[in-house]
Amino acid sequence: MNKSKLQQELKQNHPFDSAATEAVISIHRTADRIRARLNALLRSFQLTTQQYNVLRILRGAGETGLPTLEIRQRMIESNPGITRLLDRLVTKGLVHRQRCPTDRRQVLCWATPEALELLARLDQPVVEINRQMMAVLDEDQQQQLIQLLDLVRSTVGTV
Amino acid sequence: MNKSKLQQELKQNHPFDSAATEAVISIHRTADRIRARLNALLRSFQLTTQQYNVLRILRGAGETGLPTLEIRQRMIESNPGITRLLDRLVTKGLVHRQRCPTDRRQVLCWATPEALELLARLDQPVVEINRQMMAVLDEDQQQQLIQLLDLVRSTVGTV
DNA sequence: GATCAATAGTTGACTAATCAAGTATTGAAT
DNA sequence: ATTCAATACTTGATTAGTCAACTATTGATC
Repeated sequence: MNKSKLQQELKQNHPFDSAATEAVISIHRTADRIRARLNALLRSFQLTTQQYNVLRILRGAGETGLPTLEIRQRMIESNPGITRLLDRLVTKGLVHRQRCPTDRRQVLCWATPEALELLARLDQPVVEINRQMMAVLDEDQQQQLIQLLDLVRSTVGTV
Repeated sequence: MNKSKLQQELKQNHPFDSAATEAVISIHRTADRIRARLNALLRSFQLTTQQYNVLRILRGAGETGLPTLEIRQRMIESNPGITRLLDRLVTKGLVHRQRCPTDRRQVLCWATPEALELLARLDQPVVEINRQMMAVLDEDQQQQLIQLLDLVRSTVGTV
């Protein structure tokens, strides 16, 4: 009886009940390993993956800035604690906040020049890590993976 | 210019620098959505995904139990706070702990009968959720996804 | 049998995430 | 003009995660 690779990794003796379950666990496990790798890099810059994600979103938004909850929506991983995450980035001098003049409910956020500098130093290493981690897959396989995951996400929300 | 689905989800205006980067972000985003779905179910049982994962591992280990750090190794997502995670499960009456008689450094852990009952009630719903979330993919595509992720994990550790 | 590195886990201090309940502002409908 | 629901956060209380330093035990070497 051949054990799947994932089964071996988790030292499980029972096979998965279905390919669906194995796929789900596989996605989690892979995401965790990838996150750990990025974390190792960001750690030397005193950033968490969430903080890094926010800064990249703000860089993308440019001069106009973004309201708090819009940032939350654009984040890769959902984050109910966005206000305090931004608090910490403000404390670090990486984010600037100001109440929106036209809609005073909103608080607009921008990446500071310091943040942009930090991001610039991270760009190449991050691209390189991603490239290395995906280097086992050829271009076709990478596209396949992206498409399969697109499909999965298209239904998860509706289930 | 066609934006990728992921780009649309994240409301990004710039294309990804490479398929590798899109694949990496895609994995994170998908894992997050799937975790949210499982969370919604576990929440009504007052369990976190990590706690649920530990209980399943202990159920799999059966009568012989498992030492603390062995549990950590088998977890889907790495967890440095395993001791306190177990503390909470002990408080809830779901885990029983005892120092190992043959190697007094180790602490063996077991799922309690209450935990086994709880897990039994969760089995069907969890299988069903996984099935539903992966139902957009046919059996071949599910196997493809599993294999692609296997490949990715096989290198991530070595990068 | 004494020393010493390795293993297994715990603890303390700190940071971060979660949830529910709250405030301020806006826009729409009387 | 006034009420009322909706939006956009913010706050407090609680729980969980992280990191480094520590204790206890074991196994190996001299």
